[in-house]
Amino acid sequence: MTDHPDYTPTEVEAKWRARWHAERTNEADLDHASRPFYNLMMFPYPSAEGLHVGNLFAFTGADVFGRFKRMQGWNVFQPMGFDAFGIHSENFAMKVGMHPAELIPRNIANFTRQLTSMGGMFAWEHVLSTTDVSYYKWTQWLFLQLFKQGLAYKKKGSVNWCPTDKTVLANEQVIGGACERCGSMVEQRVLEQWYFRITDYAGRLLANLDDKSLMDWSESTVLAQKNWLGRSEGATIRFVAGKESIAVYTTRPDTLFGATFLVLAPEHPLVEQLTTPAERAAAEAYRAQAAAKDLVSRKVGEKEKTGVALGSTAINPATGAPIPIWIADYVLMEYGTGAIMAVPGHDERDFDFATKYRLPIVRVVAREGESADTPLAEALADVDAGRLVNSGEYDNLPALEAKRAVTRWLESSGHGEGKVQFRLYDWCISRQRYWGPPIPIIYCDDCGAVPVPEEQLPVVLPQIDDFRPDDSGVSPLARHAEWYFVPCPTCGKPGRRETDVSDTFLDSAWYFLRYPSSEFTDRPFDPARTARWLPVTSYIGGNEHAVLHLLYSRFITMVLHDAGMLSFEEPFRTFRAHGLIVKDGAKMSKSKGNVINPDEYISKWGADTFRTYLMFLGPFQEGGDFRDSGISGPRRFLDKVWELVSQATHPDCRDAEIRHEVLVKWHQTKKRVAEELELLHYNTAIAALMELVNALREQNCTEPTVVRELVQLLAPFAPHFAEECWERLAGTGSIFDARWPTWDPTLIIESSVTIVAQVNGKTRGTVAVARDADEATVRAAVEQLDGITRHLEGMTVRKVIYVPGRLVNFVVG
RNA sequence: GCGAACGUGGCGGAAUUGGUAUACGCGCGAGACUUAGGAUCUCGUGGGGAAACCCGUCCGGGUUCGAGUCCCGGCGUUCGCACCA
Repeated sequence: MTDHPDYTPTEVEAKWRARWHAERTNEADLDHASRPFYNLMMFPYPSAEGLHVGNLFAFTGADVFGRFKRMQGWNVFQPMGFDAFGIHSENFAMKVGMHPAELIPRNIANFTRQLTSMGGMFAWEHVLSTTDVSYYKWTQWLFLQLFKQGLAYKKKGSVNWCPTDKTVLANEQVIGGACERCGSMVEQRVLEQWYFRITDYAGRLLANLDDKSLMDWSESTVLAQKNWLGRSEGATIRFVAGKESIAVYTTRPDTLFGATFLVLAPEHPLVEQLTTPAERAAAEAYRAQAAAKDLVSRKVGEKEKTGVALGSTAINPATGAPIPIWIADYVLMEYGTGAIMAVPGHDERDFDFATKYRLPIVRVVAREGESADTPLAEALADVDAGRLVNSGEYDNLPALEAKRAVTRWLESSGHGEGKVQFRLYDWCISRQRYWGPPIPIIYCDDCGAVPVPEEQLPVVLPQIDDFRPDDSGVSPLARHAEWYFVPCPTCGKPGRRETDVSDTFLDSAWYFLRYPSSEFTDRPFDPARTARWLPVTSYIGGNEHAVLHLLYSRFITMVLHDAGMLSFEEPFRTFRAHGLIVKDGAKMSKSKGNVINPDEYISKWGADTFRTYLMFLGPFQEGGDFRDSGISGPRRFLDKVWELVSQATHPDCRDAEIRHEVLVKWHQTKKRVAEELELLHYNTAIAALMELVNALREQNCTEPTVVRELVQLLAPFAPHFAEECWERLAGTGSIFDARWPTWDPTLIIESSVTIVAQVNGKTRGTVAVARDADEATVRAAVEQLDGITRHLEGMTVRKVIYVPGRLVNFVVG
């Protein structure tokens, strides 16, 4: 670290943090702002480890943007909060033998300290935690709104169950079929769970993604959402099997003539009726085996397919032929109808299955040069591949056309109909856990599932010392008799509370609505506040939430819009995904021991240096590589600026005239930094500032006007530092209330330009000419160059390419 | 397997519409000031060559006066999704 500039970050940063707090610099006037700008970043889960660099990188990037927008004259509202419910907290609490209700406030206090020390422009008076009763009361209210609209319903669903820990596991906690914590094999359990009908909104959720007037999002995020929604077009086809009718969904109705067997998911409701007595035992055994598998390995494609025949047959409506019915766990109950028509000739999975169990494989599509009889060595699955064969009247039609033709026939003959299918499934919000908002439902023997009346909210999560889940599969809340047994709100007879809590994703699906209205206790979000501040102007966050969090937030917003409570249906006007930080080329992880503790860096280098380094180490939207050795660069840079500021406050600092080169660089930098900040190109914005500083030092320029504006451009990155410099340079008020410097477009143009001289495209020299020199002048200057004359000697110039202001290229032969 | 992004010095990374490749920073080398320096300042820093020049943006082709950038074919890395019919 440097000795001679007396810049001591600790003092400067403490001073300005105190000043901001005292003068309420970071608060926005939520009721009167004329140019509201809602700058949102993804609120963190307050872990016991504290903020990691990844958080800090993301928050700094978003903070830089918010500060920049404020300096441009926007009224920026930049809130922060904590996503503190969930399995993660609960597991950690169990591990350290504490109660989450005790642990979380500690963690939040630590996070708050860290977020303050990084110098974020947070509107702390609107801080929220999803675990506060004043917050989750409204999460429960939200559930009731969905319930009222018929968008919340109960059905049986499978969960991963660890028999040792006696708890439900998320899919990510199951590693290779075993519990990530104790290693015992995970089982599947079927429980009644609450679901939200997000699938009703699939079409809108998809369509809006392409509507630029509603949402301007990172391309990668839009794509991830589209893939998740997974729209496909095909047909539902009904196969008759004795008294039963089996519906299947297919994207390839054109291959109907090639359907040589049907496959149902093992848990399909018709399995029982379709099993012949001879096959009963085998079918039962197979179902039991499939049911015992954990959800993860059931779904992760195992190469070897298995299944059993049920003994009965169905009629292929196109050929009239009877085809056997099988069950196999490669068919999933959750997708489509839970049953497929198997076309082994044109589907890879069906091909594998048919090969293994010696089922007939029929070719119904032929490519150029193939005939109806050409044997298939593998499935030919490409729709665009060719024309139909072995398909009666559809022979010779291109497959794509046949798809429409067969669908029309299905509809006219009553065997099926065209169908748009989404991959998206309904959102299961039940968690058989303790640490979450209780789902506000009361069960009554007479009235069924009764919603808790809104005026009785909140359903407070009771303090239970032993919050560990037990073997019963019901939440520990059921053991708290006083809480559990309540009268039915409808009839008054004894009832029981729902003991599941809701998914953490529900907490975070509406937090952005709460922030501006966080002080209202009688409403989740105030209409006037909401009208002024929403939808969110800018949202910056990680792509790990590209799908679930962002999709759920959009869904909830749409539901509230449809209920007439919000005027908009898309919550985030712009969304930008930031990149990931790695350390010395490798992902950071506890096991590798390369996790960075930001506190150490902040106390050693100062928050401003650390922020500047984080923003400089790579493109914000791509992330970058954290290296200890790199931090000294930004620190030296701040020291140099500090020195310039010291010089610019001396009585004789004024330059009689600012040199032209400096003038141009100065105005170019103002323009460039503003443009780069707008695009979140922070690393290049900082590089531009470094260039300006280098130029000022080379030219011995200490002109206060220039230095003051330099400090302004730097302010979003190094806020405490900039405030201090601003004060020393006699700026009034906070630097963040001073307007962003403007540039003079006539001054960003240099008076002379460098022309590249080429022969056959190879650079042979350069020459500086006046910017407005005409072609003849430029050519004459270029022809004087040694490198050019040497290469033109004895050659015939066939052509001269002249690009004004750039180059002259002689094409010779 | 499918989808997407990317591949540039010793390292992190820059390069408007195709127009001086390597900005900015780290590191490294030499020098200055110093009792000292892991501080600071100055100069240098892609490879080869005395020079003229030649070679250089993962590899191989192509388009063009000119390609890091565009097209085709490989190889590699990373990130999503993953038996979705």
